Amino acid sequence: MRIGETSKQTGVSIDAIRFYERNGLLPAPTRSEGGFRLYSSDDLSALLFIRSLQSLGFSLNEIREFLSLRTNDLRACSQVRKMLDRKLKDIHAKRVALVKLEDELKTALTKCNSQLKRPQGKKYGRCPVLTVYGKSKHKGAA
Amino acid sequence: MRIGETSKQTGVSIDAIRFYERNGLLPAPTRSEGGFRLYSSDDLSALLFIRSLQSLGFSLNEIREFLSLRTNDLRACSQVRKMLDRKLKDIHAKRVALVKLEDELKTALTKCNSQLKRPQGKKYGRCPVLTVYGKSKHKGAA
DNA sequence: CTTGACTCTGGACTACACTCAAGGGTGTAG
DNA sequence: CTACACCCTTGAGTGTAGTCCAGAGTCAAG
Repeated sequence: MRIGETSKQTGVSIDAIRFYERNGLLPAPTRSEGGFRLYSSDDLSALLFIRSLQSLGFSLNEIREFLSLRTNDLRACSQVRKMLDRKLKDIHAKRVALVKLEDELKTALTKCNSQLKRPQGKKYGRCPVLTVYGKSKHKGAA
Repeated sequence: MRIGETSKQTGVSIDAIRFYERNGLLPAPTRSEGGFRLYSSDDLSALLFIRSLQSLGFSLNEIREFLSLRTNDLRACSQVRKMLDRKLKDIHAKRVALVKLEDELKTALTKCNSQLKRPQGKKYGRCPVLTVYGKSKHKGAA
Protein backbone atom coordinates (compact mmCIF):
# COMPACT_ATOMS: atom_id res chain seq x y z
CA MET A 1 0.00 0.00 0.00
CA ARG A 2 1.42 3.38 -0.97
CA ILE A 3 1.60 6.39 1.24
CA GLY A 4 -1.60 8.04 0.04
CA GLU A 5 -3.76 5.07 0.82
CA THR A 6 -1.98 4.60 4.14
CA SER A 7 -2.75 8.19 4.97
CA LYS A 8 -6.41 7.72 4.14
CA GLN A 9 -6.68 4.51 6.14
CA THR A 10 -5.16 6.02 9.25
CA GLY A 11 -6.08 9.65 9.06
CA VAL A 12 -2.42 10.56 9.42
CA SER A 13 -1.29 13.02 6.79
CA ILE A 14 1.27 12.02 4.18
CA ASP A 15 3.63 14.65 5.46
CA ALA A 16 3.21 13.44 9.01
CA ILE A 17 3.97 9.86 7.98
CA ARG A 18 7.18 10.91 6.30
CA PHE A 19 7.92 13.09 9.30
CA TYR A 20 7.56 10.10 11.62
CA GLU A 21 9.91 8.11 9.46
CA ARG A 22 12.51 10.86 9.45
CA ASN A 23 12.24 11.04 13.19
CA GLY A 24 12.53 7.37 13.94
CA LEU A 25 8.95 6.67 14.91
CA LEU A 26 8.29 4.50 11.91
CA PRO A 27 10.77 2.09 10.30
CA ALA A 28 11.85 2.94 6.79
CA PRO A 29 9.36 1.03 4.66
CA THR A 30 10.20 -1.10 1.68
CA ARG A 31 10.17 0.73 -1.62
CA SER A 32 8.77 -0.03 -5.03
CA GLU A 33 11.10 -0.19 -8.05
CA GLY A 34 10.46 3.46 -8.64
CA GLY A 35 11.15 4.43 -5.05
CA PHE A 36 7.62 4.69 -3.68
CA ARG A 37 7.11 3.80 -0.04
CA LEU A 38 5.12 0.61 0.49
CA TYR A 39 3.38 0.04 3.79
CA SER A 40 2.05 -3.08 5.44
CA SER A 41 -0.77 -3.51 7.91
CA ASP A 42 1.88 -3.53 10.64
CA ASP A 43 2.72 -0.02 9.65
CA LEU A 44 -0.93 0.90 9.78
CA SER A 45 -1.23 -0.31 13.33
CA ALA A 46 1.99 1.42 14.28
CA LEU A 47 0.51 4.66 13.02
CA LEU A 48 -2.70 4.12 14.93
CA PHE A 49 -0.67 3.27 18.00
CA ILE A 50 1.25 6.51 17.70
CA ARG A 51 -1.94 8.48 17.29
CA SER A 52 -3.66 6.89 20.24
CA LEU A 53 -0.75 7.48 22.58
CA GLN A 54 -0.52 10.98 21.27
CA SER A 55 -4.15 11.69 22.00
CA LEU A 56 -3.48 10.65 25.56
CA GLY A 57 -0.83 13.26 25.98
CA PHE A 58 2.36 11.40 25.18
CA SER A 59 4.93 13.33 23.24
CA LEU A 60 6.57 11.85 20.20
CA ASN A 61 9.74 11.46 22.21
CA GLU A 62 7.95 9.36 24.77
CA ILE A 63 6.30 7.31 22.09
CA ARG A 64 9.64 6.75 20.46
CA GLU A 65 10.99 5.47 23.75
CA PHE A 66 8.33 2.81 23.77
CA LEU A 67 8.83 1.93 20.15
CA SER A 68 12.58 1.70 20.41
CA LEU A 69 12.21 -0.88 23.15
CA ARG A 70 9.90 -3.09 21.16
CA THR A 71 12.70 -4.97 19.47
CA ASN A 72 14.58 -5.66 22.65
CA ASP A 73 14.32 -8.67 24.87
CA LEU A 74 13.45 -9.10 28.49
CA ARG A 75 16.25 -6.86 29.62
CA ALA A 76 14.07 -4.08 28.32
CA CYS A 77 11.38 -5.17 30.71
CA SER A 78 12.75 -3.58 33.82
CA GLN A 79 13.27 -0.40 31.91
CA VAL A 80 9.75 -0.57 30.57
CA ARG A 81 8.57 -1.15 34.09
CA LYS A 82 10.23 2.06 35.22
CA MET A 83 8.67 4.01 32.37
CA LEU A 84 5.28 2.55 33.05
CA ASP A 85 5.57 3.34 36.68
CA ARG A 86 6.54 6.92 36.09
CA LYS A 87 3.88 7.37 33.45
CA LEU A 88 1.24 5.78 35.58
CA LYS A 89 1.88 8.32 38.30
CA ASP A 90 1.70 11.13 35.76
CA ILE A 91 -1.53 9.87 34.36
CA HIS A 92 -3.04 9.34 37.71
CA ALA A 93 -2.27 12.91 38.70
CA LYS A 94 -3.64 14.17 35.43
CA ARG A 95 -6.79 12.17 35.89
CA VAL A 96 -7.32 13.46 39.39
CA ALA A 97 -6.89 17.00 38.15
CA LEU A 98 -9.35 16.37 35.35
CA VAL A 99 -11.93 14.97 37.71
CA LYS A 100 -11.58 18.06 39.81
CA LEU A 101 -11.91 20.29 36.79
CA GLU A 102 -14.86 18.32 35.56
CA ASP A 103 -16.63 18.89 38.86
CA GLU A 104 -15.79 22.55 38.80
CA LEU A 105 -17.02 22.93 35.29
CA LYS A 106 -20.25 21.16 36.13
CA THR A 107 -20.80 23.46 39.06
CA ALA A 108 -20.02 26.46 36.95
CA LEU A 109 -22.41 25.27 34.28
CA THR A 110 -25.18 24.89 36.80
CA LYS A 111 -24.65 28.41 38.07
CA CYS A 112 -24.60 29.68 34.54
CA ASN A 113 -27.85 28.00 33.70
CA SER A 114 -29.70 29.19 36.78
CA GLN A 115 -28.47 32.72 36.27
CA LEU A 116 -29.68 32.64 32.70
CA LYS A 117 -33.07 31.34 33.73
CA ARG A 118 -33.67 34.02 36.33
CA PRO A 119 -35.26 36.92 34.45
CA GLN A 120 -33.75 40.14 35.68
CA GLY A 121 -34.64 42.35 32.82
CA LYS A 122 -31.90 44.73 31.88
CA LYS A 123 -30.10 44.44 35.17
CA TYR A 124 -27.40 42.11 34.03
CA GLY A 125 -25.62 40.53 36.91
CA ARG A 126 -22.14 39.49 36.08
CA CYS A 127 -21.73 35.98 34.80
CA PRO A 128 -21.31 33.93 37.97
CA VAL A 129 -18.65 31.81 36.41
CA LEU A 130 -16.55 34.77 35.52
CA THR A 131 -16.86 36.31 38.92
CA VAL A 132 -15.64 33.09 40.45
CA TYR A 133 -12.47 33.43 38.48
CA GLY A 134 -12.59 37.13 38.18
CA LYS A 135 -10.64 40.01 39.53
CA SER A 136 -12.40 40.83 42.71
CA LYS A 137 -11.00 38.71 45.46
CA HIS A 138 -10.12 35.36 44.37
CA LYS A 139 -7.50 33.03 45.63
CA GLY A 140 -6.53 29.64 44.32
CA ALA A 141 -8.57 29.62 41.18
CA ALA A 142 -9.65 26.55 39.29
CA MET B 1 5.38 45.04 43.44
CA ARG B 2 7.88 44.91 40.58
CA ILE B 3 8.19 42.16 38.07
CA GLY B 4 10.98 40.25 39.79
CA GLU B 5 9.08 39.87 43.01
CA THR B 6 5.92 38.99 41.10
CA SER B 7 7.85 36.31 39.30
CA LYS B 8 9.11 34.87 42.57
CA GLN B 9 5.68 34.94 44.17
CA THR B 10 4.03 33.12 41.31
CA GLY B 11 6.76 30.96 39.87
CA VAL B 12 6.11 32.50 36.46
CA SER B 13 9.28 33.73 34.83
CA ILE B 14 9.81 37.39 34.15
CA ASP B 15 9.95 36.74 30.45
CA ALA B 16 6.74 34.76 30.58
CA ILE B 17 4.98 37.58 32.43
CA ARG B 18 6.01 40.07 29.78
CA PHE B 19 5.06 37.53 27.15
CA TYR B 20 1.57 37.22 28.62
CA GLU B 21 1.21 40.96 28.59
CA ARG B 22 2.29 41.23 24.96
CA ASN B 23 -0.21 38.55 24.09
CA GLY B 24 -3.17 39.99 25.89
CA LEU B 25 -3.37 37.56 28.77
CA LEU B 26 -2.45 40.14 31.35
CA PRO B 27 -3.52 43.79 31.30
CA ALA B 28 -0.74 46.31 30.91
CA PRO B 29 0.22 47.11 34.50
CA THR B 30 0.75 50.56 35.90
CA ARG B 31 4.29 51.81 35.70
CA SER B 32 6.62 53.52 38.11
CA GLU B 33 8.05 56.93 37.27
CA GLY B 34 10.99 55.23 35.71
CA GLY B 35 8.89 52.88 33.66
CA PHE B 36 9.01 49.74 35.80
CA ARG B 37 5.97 47.51 35.75
CA LEU B 38 4.07 47.50 39.03
CA TYR B 39 1.80 44.58 39.84
CA SER B 40 -1.06 44.21 42.28
CA SER B 41 -2.36 41.14 44.03
CA ASP B 42 -5.03 40.92 41.33
CA ASP B 43 -2.25 40.43 38.86
CA LEU B 44 -0.76 37.76 41.04
CA SER B 45 -3.99 35.84 41.09
CA ALA B 46 -4.43 36.32 37.38
CA LEU B 47 -1.04 34.72 36.87
CA LEU B 48 -1.90 31.83 39.14
CA PHE B 49 -5.19 31.46 37.33
CA ILE B 50 -3.41 31.25 34.01
CA ARG B 51 -1.01 28.69 35.34
CA SER B 52 -3.67 26.52 36.86
CA LEU B 53 -5.79 26.47 33.72
CA GLN B 54 -2.67 25.76 31.76
CA SER B 55 -1.80 22.79 33.90
CA LEU B 56 -5.24 21.44 33.14
CA GLY B 57 -4.60 21.47 29.46
CA PHE B 58 -6.07 24.78 28.35
CA SER B 59 -4.08 26.62 25.74
CA LEU B 60 -3.25 30.26 26.14
CA ASN B 61 -5.82 31.05 23.46
CA GLU B 62 -8.53 29.31 25.43
CA ILE B 63 -7.42 31.04 28.61
CA ARG B 64 -7.49 34.36 26.84
CA GLU B 65 -11.07 33.67 25.78
CA PHE B 66 -12.04 33.26 29.41
CA LEU B 67 -10.13 36.30 30.50
CA SER B 68 -11.56 38.50 27.80
CA LEU B 69 -15.02 37.66 29.02
CA ARG B 70 -14.29 38.61 32.60
CA THR B 71 -15.16 42.22 32.10
CA ASN B 72 -18.41 41.58 30.30
CA ASP B 73 -21.84 41.24 31.79
CA LEU B 74 -24.33 38.47 31.82
CA ARG B 75 -24.54 38.32 28.05
CA ALA B 76 -21.17 36.66 28.30
CA CYS B 77 -22.75 33.96 30.38
CA SER B 78 -24.35 32.02 27.59
CA GLN B 79 -21.10 32.13 25.73
CA VAL B 80 -19.20 30.96 28.75
CA ARG B 81 -21.75 28.22 29.10
CA LYS B 82 -21.00 27.04 25.59
CA MET B 83 -17.29 27.02 26.23
CA LEU B 84 -17.72 25.17 29.47
CA ASP B 85 -19.94 22.66 27.83
CA ARG B 86 -17.56 21.97 25.01
CA LYS B 87 -14.60 21.78 27.35
CA LEU B 88 -16.44 19.53 29.72
CA LYS B 89 -17.07 17.04 26.95
CA ASP B 90 -13.42 17.19 25.93
CA ILE B 91 -12.28 16.64 29.43
CA HIS B 92 -14.67 13.87 30.05
CA ALA B 93 -13.48 12.01 26.98
CA LYS B 94 -9.89 12.58 27.98
CA ARG B 95 -10.56 11.32 31.46
CA VAL B 96 -12.25 8.18 30.20
CA ALA B 97 -9.29 7.53 27.93
CA LEU B 98 -6.89 8.09 30.79
CA VAL B 99 -8.75 5.67 33.03
CA LYS B 100 -8.49 3.10 30.28
CA LEU B 101 -4.80 3.76 29.84
CA GLU B 102 -4.26 3.64 33.57
CA ASP B 103 -5.84 0.21 33.66
CA GLU B 104 -3.77 -0.97 30.77
CA LEU B 105 -0.62 0.30 32.33
CA LYS B 106 -1.43 -1.41 35.61
CA THR B 107 -2.02 -4.67 33.83
CA ALA B 108 1.17 -4.24 31.90
CA LEU B 109 3.07 -3.50 35.07
CA THR B 110 1.76 -6.66 36.68
CA LYS B 111 2.86 -8.73 33.72
CA CYS B 112 6.21 -7.06 33.76
CA ASN B 113 6.73 -7.82 37.40
CA SER B 114 5.75 -11.44 37.15
CA GLN B 115 7.94 -11.96 34.12
CA LEU B 116 10.86 -10.45 35.96
CA LYS B 117 10.27 -12.70 38.95
CA ARG B 118 10.16 -15.90 36.92
CA PRO B 119 13.79 -17.05 36.68
CA GLN B 120 14.42 -18.30 33.18
CA GLY B 121 18.17 -18.01 33.07
CA LYS B 122 19.51 -16.83 29.77
CA LYS B 123 16.36 -17.56 27.88
CA TYR B 124 14.98 -14.08 27.80
CA GLY B 125 11.35 -14.04 26.85
CA ARG B 126 10.30 -10.84 25.28
CA CYS B 127 8.99 -8.21 27.56
CA PRO B 128 5.28 -8.99 27.79
CA VAL B 129 4.36 -5.36 27.66
CA LEU B 130 6.21 -4.79 24.45
CA THR B 131 4.70 -7.78 22.74
CA VAL B 132 1.27 -6.45 23.51
CA TYR B 133 1.98 -3.37 21.45
CA GLY B 134 4.64 -4.76 19.22
CA LYS B 135 4.19 -6.36 15.87
CA SER B 136 7.75 -7.53 16.25
CA LYS B 137 9.48 -6.23 13.18
CA HIS B 138 9.85 -2.67 14.20
CA LYS B 139 13.16 -0.90 14.16
CA GLY B 140 13.42 2.21 16.27
CA ALA B 141 16.03 4.43 14.73
CA ALA B 142 15.87 7.35 17.20
C1' DC C 1 28.43 59.98 42.97
C1' DT C 2 29.21 55.31 42.17
C1' DT C 3 28.07 50.60 42.42
C1' DG C 4 25.24 46.79 41.74
C1' DA C 5 20.84 44.74 41.44
C1' DC C 6 17.03 45.26 38.94
C1' DT C 7 14.29 46.53 34.82
C1' DC C 8 13.38 48.23 30.07
C1' DT C 9 12.78 47.25 24.77
C1' DG C 10 13.43 44.81 20.60
C1' DG C 11 14.70 41.05 18.40
C1' DA C 12 16.76 36.52 17.83
C1' DC C 13 16.37 31.86 19.14
C1' DT C 14 14.42 27.22 20.83
C1' DA C 15 11.59 22.79 20.81
C1' DC C 16 7.68 20.49 19.17
C1' DA C 17 4.84 18.70 15.60
C1' DC C 18 3.89 19.28 11.79
C1' DT C 19 2.62 21.67 6.88
C1' DC C 20 3.61 23.59 2.44
C1' DA C 21 6.11 24.43 -1.86
C1' DA C 22 9.24 23.65 -5.74
C1' DG C 23 10.91 20.87 -9.10
C1' DG C 24 11.17 16.57 -10.59
C1' DG C 25 10.18 11.23 -11.13
C1' DT C 26 6.61 7.04 -11.28
C1' DG C 27 2.73 4.40 -12.74
C1' DT C 28 -1.29 3.48 -15.26
C1' DA C 29 -5.48 4.38 -18.15
C1' DG C 30 -6.85 5.51 -22.60
C1' DC D 1 2.52 7.87 -26.17
C1' DT D 2 0.49 11.02 -23.41
C1' DA D 3 -2.14 12.64 -19.67
C1' DC D 4 -2.74 12.71 -15.05
C1' DA D 5 -2.72 11.29 -10.37
C1' DC D 6 0.45 10.09 -7.34
C1' DC D 7 4.97 10.15 -5.23
C1' DC D 8 9.92 11.68 -4.39
C1' DT D 9 13.43 14.94 -1.84
C1' DT D 10 14.92 19.16 0.11
C1' DG D 11 14.08 22.94 2.46
C1' DA D 12 11.37 26.57 4.21
C1' DG D 13 7.36 28.13 6.97
C1' DT D 14 3.70 27.79 10.82
C1' DG D 15 1.83 28.15 15.56
C1' DT D 16 2.57 27.53 20.45
C1' DA D 17 4.86 28.87 24.45
C1' DG D 18 8.10 30.65 25.76
C1' DT D 19 13.75 31.79 26.64
C1' DC D 20 17.85 34.52 25.97
C1' DC D 21 20.48 38.47 24.90
C1' DA D 22 22.36 43.23 24.09
C1' DG D 23 22.40 47.72 25.24
C1' DA D 24 20.36 51.06 27.87
C1' DG D 25 17.86 53.02 31.84
C1' DT D 26 16.23 52.96 37.10
C1' DC D 27 16.72 52.77 41.97
C1' DA D 28 18.58 52.12 46.65
C1' DA D 29 22.71 51.72 49.52
C1' DG D 30 27.18 53.29 50.78
